[in-house]
Amino acid sequence: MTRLSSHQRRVELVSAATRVINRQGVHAATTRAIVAEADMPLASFHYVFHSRNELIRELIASVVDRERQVALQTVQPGRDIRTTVRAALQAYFDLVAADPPREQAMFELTQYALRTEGFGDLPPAQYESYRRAAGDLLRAGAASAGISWRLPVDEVARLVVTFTDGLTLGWLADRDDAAAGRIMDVAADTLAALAEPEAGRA
Amino acid sequence: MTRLSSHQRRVELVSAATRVINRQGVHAATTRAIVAEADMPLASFHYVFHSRNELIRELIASVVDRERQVALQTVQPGRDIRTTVRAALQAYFDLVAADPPREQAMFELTQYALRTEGFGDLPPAQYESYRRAAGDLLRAGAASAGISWRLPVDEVARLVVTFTDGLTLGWLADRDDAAAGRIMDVAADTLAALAEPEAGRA
DNA sequence: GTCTATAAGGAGATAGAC
DNA sequence: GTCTATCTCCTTATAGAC
Repeated sequence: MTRLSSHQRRVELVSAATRVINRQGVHAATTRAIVAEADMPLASFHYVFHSRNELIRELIASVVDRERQVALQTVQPGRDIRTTVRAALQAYFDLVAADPPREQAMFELTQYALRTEGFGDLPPAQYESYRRAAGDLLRAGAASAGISWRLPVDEVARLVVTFTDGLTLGWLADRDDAAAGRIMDVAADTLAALAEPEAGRA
Repeated sequence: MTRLSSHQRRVELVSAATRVINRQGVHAATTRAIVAEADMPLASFHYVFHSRNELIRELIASVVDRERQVALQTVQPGRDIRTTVRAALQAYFDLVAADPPREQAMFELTQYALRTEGFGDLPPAQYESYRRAAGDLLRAGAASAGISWRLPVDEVARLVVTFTDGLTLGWLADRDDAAAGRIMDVAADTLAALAEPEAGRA
């Protein structure tokens, strides 16, 4: 590796670590595995990161950001809210099914943070970020379907994340696509029942 | 340690490992930490277990069994189904809140199994067990409230597990009791909406 | 700035004395 | 049957040559 800026090395190591974690889990992401993935000597790691945990911390932030961006464009305009919600859930689920270890890694990172001294601020931020993404979708869906939510959007967003988390965990455990579909049906019904025709309160 | 049967040693080691995992997580349950907790010499471990993973495998089975038994007696007879369901969810939640690391460990064990060669059979069995416990509660609740479920009980049970998993993960991340309560309210409404007054199909 | 070589410690597993 | 002592490997982190 010739002449990379410190910042660029950090980015590449985080990216390499993310690939390792997605494939093999958090515990497999040793400094050695990370530098091998990045094709760097081991010492480069500690040249730009103070410790392994410093990288993991940066990684969680970057990965959560990407997770939010991914959850975009699933709202198709002009349909009724039940159909819109069901389609968005399916779009999310398809992402999970396309790369199950990656989604599992998101859970592992949360739990790693919960167990790690000094990482206590990360899980709340991670879930706040998920809810924000869900909230954006709910607002877009409401606008496109011409409804408003009978509960505060933040509260509906929390319900969405509850559904998707439970759905994902259950599916990761047994890979039952049909059962996941039925859960999404009920989830869509439940969420649609929280909508009302026009303007009530946003 | 003087004169314990092989079987008894296995039981004690599994029990010690469970305590370590509940307190500090799966990755902290090294053979050394486990034998220290059990107050045994290290060699005793490999005398009764072929490997660390053999113990973890036995541990997951035993822990899931206990989780099912714990979920009992939360059904109070004679109330309407919405109240019954809400109370059962609260009882579950209170267990989680009473010992958060223990509940986190259940997720960690699932994910450890998902990442471990030869452990692929455990997560489906674990979730099947959860659904069976939920199904038992749903049947008892239906009988006591004089309703029947409009969907197959197995399907409603999967929905319950989806709710409790999502609820638990979200709460572990941000410890927001009030928000968890609101999720349980919606979950109870959703489940109650799946009930019908008398005999339809069980 | 970069990397080789190594320190220092923790892991699972086992040999062999009692 | 039980346990001390040890083997071998892998970990994070660093010292110091280039």
